[in-house]
Amino acid sequence: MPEGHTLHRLAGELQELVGERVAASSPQGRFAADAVDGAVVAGVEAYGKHLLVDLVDVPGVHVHLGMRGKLLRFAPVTGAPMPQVRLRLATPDVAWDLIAPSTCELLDAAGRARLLAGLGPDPLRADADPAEARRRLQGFPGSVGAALMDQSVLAGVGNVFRAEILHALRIAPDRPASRLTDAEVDALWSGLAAMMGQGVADGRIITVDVPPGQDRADVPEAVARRVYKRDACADCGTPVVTSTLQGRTVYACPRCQPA
DNA sequence: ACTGTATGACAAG
DNA sequence: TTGTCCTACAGTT
Repeated sequence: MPEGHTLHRLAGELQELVGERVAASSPQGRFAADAVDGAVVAGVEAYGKHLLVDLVDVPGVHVHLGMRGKLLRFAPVTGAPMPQVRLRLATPDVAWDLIAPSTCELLDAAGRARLLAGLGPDPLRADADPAEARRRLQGFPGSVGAALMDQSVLAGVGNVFRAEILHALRIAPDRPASRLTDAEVDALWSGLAAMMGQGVADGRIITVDVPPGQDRADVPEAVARRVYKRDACADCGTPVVTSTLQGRTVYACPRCQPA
């Protein structure tokens, strides 16, 4: 489920490679792993949906999972990677296999700067500027639903978080972003920071209330969200309305989020 | 064993 | 707006 929370969680897990010399290989052959094979990992960071593995003395690796990408961890290392693995980064103790990413490329300092320049503030990053987020949201020339999906407005929000945060704040997706009140914009930022942060902690997106004592890991996927991919709104039971915006399905409750 | 669909983003037309 | 990447899984046959 690669929205921003997935990448930030992975970045946290990949800290185990920092300071380690890693063997790099590309069984699938579509990444020039020789260029980074044997390098020492200097740091791993997530910016929005992008993952940056910085290496000592050589360009870093830029990964974007796209819609289908996955990073799988094997510890101990049980054997050779599957043939479709784009990139394996491995130490003697652990292997990380990248499957089906939309991007896996070398990225030097200039490329990194160019990438980050195209991203809006990331609610999951401590160094993000909420005031900049407000400016970019209210300056967006379209609906708030479109704004939230634009990574140059906010980085890391995807289709699930869009649906759930707008529902949580009772904002209809087709409201013009320029007409959001200051209070709504601030609530979007802080609400996303909280919701996405919970996503990092859970390793998936759960927006329904979970009774104390119940393990969040036990919440079935089909009822983990309030409107996303639901037939009926989890809050009021009203049938969820779907529409299509720029090729993506938008979910909203017409009662909780009136136009 | 198939078919349809998906959390993303880009290029082409 | 559509096609593409070309995996994984849920649902259907």
